[in-house]
Amino acid sequence: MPRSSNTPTTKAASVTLATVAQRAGVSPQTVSNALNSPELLRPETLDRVLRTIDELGYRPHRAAQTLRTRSSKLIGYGIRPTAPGVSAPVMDRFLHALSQTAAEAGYRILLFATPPDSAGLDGYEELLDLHSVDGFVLSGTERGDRRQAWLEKRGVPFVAFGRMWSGRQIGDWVDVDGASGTDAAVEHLVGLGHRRIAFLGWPRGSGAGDDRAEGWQRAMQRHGLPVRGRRAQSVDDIGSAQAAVGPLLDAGATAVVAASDMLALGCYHALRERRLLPGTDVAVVGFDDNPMAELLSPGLSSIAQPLEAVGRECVRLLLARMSRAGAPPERVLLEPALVVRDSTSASDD
Amino acid sequence: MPRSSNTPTTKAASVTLATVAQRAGVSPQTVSNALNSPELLRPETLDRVLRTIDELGYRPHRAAQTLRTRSSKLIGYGIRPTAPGVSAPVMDRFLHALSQTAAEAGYRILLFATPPDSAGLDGYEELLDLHSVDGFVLSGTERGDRRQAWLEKRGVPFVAFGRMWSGRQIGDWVDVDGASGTDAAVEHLVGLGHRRIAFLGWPRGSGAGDDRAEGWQRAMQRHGLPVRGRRAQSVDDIGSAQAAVGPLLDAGATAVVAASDMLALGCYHALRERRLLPGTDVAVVGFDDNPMAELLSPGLSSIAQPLEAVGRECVRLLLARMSRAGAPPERVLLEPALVVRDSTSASDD
DNA sequence: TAGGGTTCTTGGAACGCTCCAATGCCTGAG
DNA sequence: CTCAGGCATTGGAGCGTTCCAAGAACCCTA
Repeated sequence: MPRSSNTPTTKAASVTLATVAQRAGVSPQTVSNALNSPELLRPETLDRVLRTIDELGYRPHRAAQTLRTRSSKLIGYGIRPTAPGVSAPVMDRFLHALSQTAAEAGYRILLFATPPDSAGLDGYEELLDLHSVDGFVLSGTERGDRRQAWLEKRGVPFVAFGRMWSGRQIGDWVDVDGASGTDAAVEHLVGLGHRRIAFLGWPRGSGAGDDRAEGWQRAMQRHGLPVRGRRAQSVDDIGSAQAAVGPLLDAGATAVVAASDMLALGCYHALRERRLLPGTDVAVVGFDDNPMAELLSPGLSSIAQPLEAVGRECVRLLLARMSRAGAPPERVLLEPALVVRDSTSASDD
Repeated sequence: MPRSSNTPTTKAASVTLATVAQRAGVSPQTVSNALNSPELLRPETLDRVLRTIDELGYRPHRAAQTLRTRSSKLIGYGIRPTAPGVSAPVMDRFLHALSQTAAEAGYRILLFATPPDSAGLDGYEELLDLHSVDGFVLSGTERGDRRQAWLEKRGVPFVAFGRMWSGRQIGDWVDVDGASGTDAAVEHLVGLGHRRIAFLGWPRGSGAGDDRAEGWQRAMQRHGLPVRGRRAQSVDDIGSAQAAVGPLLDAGATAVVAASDMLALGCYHALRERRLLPGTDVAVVGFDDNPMAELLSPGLSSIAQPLEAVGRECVRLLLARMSRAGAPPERVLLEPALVVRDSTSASDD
């Protein structure tokens, strides 16, 4: 008994191309064409086939398509074990944007966990020839990261979230302009009347960290402000940060730009230790706009990364790369945005 | 020219079952058996085949397997748009555990974004017959969630992170015993000498919230402590929490158990407003152990959910469900752990 | 040595789709 | 009226795997 039409119901057992073809009175190939190359069909036929597809609730079987076309419409994304303290919420927003944008283009994100101890490339290889993923999105790129070279050698499309900080530039990437963020922070502080603006960064050698330091430095120099003696460094840990920022405060800094919210929080603690109030006595700016930033008191001004945009751009570049393989690499640098809160109120410098 | 053996090199173009079979001098079917039903082969043959597989670096093609077996070894996981402020880091740790455990069993996680506005079921349906996912992991379950019933009706294996708070219990789930957590918090506070212990919860009606309230209440009653006038409620927002907890503090509470870290933070603010110190003057306990908890000063005692364990259990239950379809549902309730920090130091009640 | 039961191995088909080449149909020119 | 030529559609094969049933080799017993 034919199912009642016009209801794109759940398919009973399995509606295949052949089912549709039979019902529409055409050959299976024609149904395939209706979906993949509609311009080949006479409008009349096309319409009839599409209507039948709709009636039967037909959906092409991805595994069969993959087997035939050698393309899975899957994008691999390796999640690394969360380094505690590092921006976990970051990944969440990013992943969502990634997944959503990919879905709009008919792609899905296939997750794979990089075991904590592995060199990391096995996982990629496995995903590649097991699941025939069409490409990868990399994140958490580091200095001396071997993944880009490895993927390029194999001719696998990929996009990295995070530029390459050393060596030859390989492949497409999307990144956030950290220097521009800290530059804007200095600009903001100068506008509030600050002149003795310190920078609390990570130890030199981390790409992102040096980038953020550079933005502070150039903005300072642009305003003719001295940078000597106004800079300290600490690992991304609250205790160390608290200790490291001390000398800067004691040397009379009225504002601190930090390379991360964690470091900024170290400043808060160092200030409390000295019976000073963040925002009132000394301005503080963080980086990453961790959700906690707005919960602190006073709320921490911070530089927010446009994670949704990064996710979208990653997918866009990846799709572009997949469609025209040999094209010159494309690189996108996105602007972060300074979110002003109470930790940078008017200066009483 | 035969490739140099004993090096599980990357496969040249595509090594298939047939390649291996020819090289090992057996039929394709025998190679398949070597992998799927090794007990059928004579040890000698098995060994030879396996060695050949190794030499050639052969990997079965998942799409072909999926097409034939109708099982993709894929587990679907729908990520919802992150409600800001809500436990984003939660998802990160959970996802990682999920992905890792699944990988160990030869499964992978296929992400799909639930568009913010959708009813939510289309995505599941699509994943189901497009990618032939073998099952789903649900999270962010809500009162009146229709997903469980929908999936069960279709006979699709699934596991939910979060029990069903209303209606008929459907399917397997893994959840964290919130009541046990708040109970333990009260126990801890009583041990420190507190007697006037208040509870700051969410508005009634949310399953998890009521559960957490109940743990506080039963522990109070067990110790013969009054609960009347010691309870307030607020939406999960820092300002509202601050306002809501005021009367409790003014009524002389010496400790507050909050249903979330956000609410606990509201307490911090309310205390500062009254020139009281959290931890010293009034003890505060949060829930979820958000990374920010240990960054606050004083560090916020909080109840940590065992997210890694939840992830592992979800996979375990799902695999079990897939293997023996009709079995009675299995439900796992995991114990959270109270993490003690400076916000609950010795009482000076 | 023949028979019967194991144990191991094989050939053929099928999963649902898309590629390729070839067919039928129609129109317009010779 | 016939035939070239373009367009719409079709048939057949094959992607790599596993299922099914049947075949070959083997060992033991009569």
